[in-house]
Amino acid sequence: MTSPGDVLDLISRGAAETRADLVRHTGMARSTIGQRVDALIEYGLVEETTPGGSTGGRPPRLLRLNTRDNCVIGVDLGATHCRVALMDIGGTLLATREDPLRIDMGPLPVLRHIDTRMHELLAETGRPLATVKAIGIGVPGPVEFATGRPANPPIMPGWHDHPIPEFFTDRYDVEVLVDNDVNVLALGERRYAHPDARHLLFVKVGTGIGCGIIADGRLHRGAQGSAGDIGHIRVPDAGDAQCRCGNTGCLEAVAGGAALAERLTAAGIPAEDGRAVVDLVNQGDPTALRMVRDGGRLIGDVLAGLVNFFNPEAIVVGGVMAHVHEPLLAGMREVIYQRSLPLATHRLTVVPSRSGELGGALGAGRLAIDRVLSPGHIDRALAHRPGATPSPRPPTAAR
Amino acid sequence: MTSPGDVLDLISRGAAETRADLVRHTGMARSTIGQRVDALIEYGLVEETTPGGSTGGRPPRLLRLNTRDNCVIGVDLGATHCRVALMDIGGTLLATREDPLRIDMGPLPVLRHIDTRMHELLAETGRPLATVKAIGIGVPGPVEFATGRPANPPIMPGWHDHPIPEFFTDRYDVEVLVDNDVNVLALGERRYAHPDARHLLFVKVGTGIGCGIIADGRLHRGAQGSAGDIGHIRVPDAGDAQCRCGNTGCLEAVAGGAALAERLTAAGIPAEDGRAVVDLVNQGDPTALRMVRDGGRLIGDVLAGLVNFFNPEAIVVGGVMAHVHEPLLAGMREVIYQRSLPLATHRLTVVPSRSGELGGALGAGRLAIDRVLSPGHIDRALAHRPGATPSPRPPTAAR
DNA sequence: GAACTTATGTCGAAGATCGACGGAAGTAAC
DNA sequence: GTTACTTCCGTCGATCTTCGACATAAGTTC
Repeated sequence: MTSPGDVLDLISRGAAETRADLVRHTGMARSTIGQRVDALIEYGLVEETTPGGSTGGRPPRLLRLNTRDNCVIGVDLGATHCRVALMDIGGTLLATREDPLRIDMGPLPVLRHIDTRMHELLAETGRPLATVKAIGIGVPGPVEFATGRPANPPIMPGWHDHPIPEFFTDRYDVEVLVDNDVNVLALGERRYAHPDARHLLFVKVGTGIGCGIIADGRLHRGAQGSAGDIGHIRVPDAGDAQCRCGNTGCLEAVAGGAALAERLTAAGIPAEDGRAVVDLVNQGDPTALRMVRDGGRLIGDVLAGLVNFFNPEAIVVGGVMAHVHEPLLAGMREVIYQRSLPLATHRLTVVPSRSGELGGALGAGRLAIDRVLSPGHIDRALAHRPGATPSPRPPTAAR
Repeated sequence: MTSPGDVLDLISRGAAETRADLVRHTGMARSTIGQRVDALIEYGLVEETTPGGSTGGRPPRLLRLNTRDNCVIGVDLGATHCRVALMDIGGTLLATREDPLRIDMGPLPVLRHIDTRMHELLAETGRPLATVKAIGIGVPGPVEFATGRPANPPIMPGWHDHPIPEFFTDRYDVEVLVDNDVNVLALGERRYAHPDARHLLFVKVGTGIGCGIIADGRLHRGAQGSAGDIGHIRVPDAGDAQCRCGNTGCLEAVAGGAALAERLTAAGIPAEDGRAVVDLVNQGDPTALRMVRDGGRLIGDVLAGLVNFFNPEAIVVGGVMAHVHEPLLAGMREVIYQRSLPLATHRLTVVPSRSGELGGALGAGRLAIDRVLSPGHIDRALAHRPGATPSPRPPTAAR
């Protein structure tokens, strides 16, 4: 009923620190728990620390994830930057490095860059390569998650159908997970800031606008993996603004960072991109401020509909434009709470992302950690480990 | 690794008809499969039929669900009608009955009516009461699914927080599941018409407009159980039509059956409600036809956004207005395929519901069947059945 | 330091699962 | 019609898993 993986899950979530805790949570026999814990320790994912404080009896032997011998790499690939983070499987950031890097150089130079950085970070922190159990990568475009291949990504020329995982699995004994950057952000935000949220939307407002969807605690990728593409939803008050997608009135065309910069420039205040708009707001420019707030209202209009449809308990806003989250979220909240149904907004929270610049890399690392710690993964690893069942069936094979 | 419930699942889905099939599908030992099947037969959910045709060797003993001794009740409650259906656990409709019934009479008269009809249907088909294993009920309002209590339903006065399941569980040994009518329709449609669809939207266009969401094969109910309420999403071209919810520009206020009837009446063609509009279209009235098509476009506008967001593989349209699905779906498709992203519409199908008038009751019955056949349910039932573990622990209890 | 509390390891018994064996029940060929 | 072959299924002992009871460890409280 309860597998070794579930035991690990309780330990990793901090729900159980001792064998006795595990017994209480799982209802399994002490002996069974002891055996499972031994297996996990032998396998190297769990370790014992110093005895804990007594509560009137023998002090328990505290258990925790073996963060010394198990780490992951999280990679955040953007159009023009690459951040690589080394994390242990407890989710602690050990070292990170960001470089400008044009993703349109194509797969091989970019992947080699990641490989180099990974080795540097390992060397810095004195961790052997073999401690890297998985690599998570967030990319700015649609990906077929199961195979880790980008699917006609508009801003990643040369990457279509490139088998990203193979680059690493051919060289090292690791698992590699590739996903859309917004999905990765949603995953990270949920883990680090909203661990109890079962239904969450992560809205990234950068040059474009995208959305990561967590439904019932798991990422919703949709039938073709294109779910969350809210940037091209038509907005009621958008007028006929032309969008790069060919349609008019898209959310992205009126409320994305690039659109705001254009409009600001047209209004006589030169702004190159979303970041420039952010800077202007921070400098107190009233026109930029109003524009960001209006953009928030437009995004809020779309989100109000999605709140009715999806009924999330939290909306988290990230991306470059969230650096000025006061006006942005004010505009969004204003429309959402007015337009959505009371039942749906009753316990809804609309908050800025807490993960900052590191969000993408941390989320990608979390994707990798989740894989390493997933019950199914552990059960398989433990079942196939040498010595488990010393192959008592040569007779079958012989005949 | 594979539980008795999984064995039942394979049988109920038609994926395995013989013990040998089960061995091939599960990879388990013949002896284990035999033991599990015996347990399921003894428990009464599975039975053996006549030997099947030989394929060159001993003919297999065919297995199937024991539909004779296991049935469920599906109930479709509307504002002014009540349909009760008796189905076996294979999903076959055995008998059904519809009556006009005002749901605003309050819980007790309505539930007593259902109880009476249930007994009549059982008598008609000669099935004992004890063969009813579960009851599924779809109601026209929001429900807290876990407890089966309506949550401030607007058109069900007196039902708020009423514990519907208790009415039946106090009298009989059954499980009772209560859900929103649109959710129930979505569930039924998926099972009967789109068994392979993992992500599906069921759009009900009646007096109002609602949507049942199937995400990754399971119903998405959202944080407060209000997911799918798309009737009050703002539509770009809706103008300032006043909606009963207090806002303006809601989809329901411009494209629902009631709204179409009003507008048709205002145009000089009297129509009392959505059904009257349908009748007019069927009589060839060009104004009504145009209005339905325009309504389809408006709904399509909202759905185009949801397709981008959710990326379903199928949209199924039901409800009264779907009786004239040619113009309705034409309008919807026109906008969806124009506005949504190519990747998301590539394999998207937009089709009318196939379940007709019986859809609600069949879906509610399916909800009940799914519970009866759910792996977890079976595993528990088999573990607790008398004789499984003949209580080998009097010593513990004695001390 | 005796009594009590809490935590953990050990061990035999019961249960679950497996592979091997053999019998059952057809078809195909002579 | 009898022999060979194929497929299906039940039985049985061996093995692995899980459990509960017992024993032990290591603290606190008085």
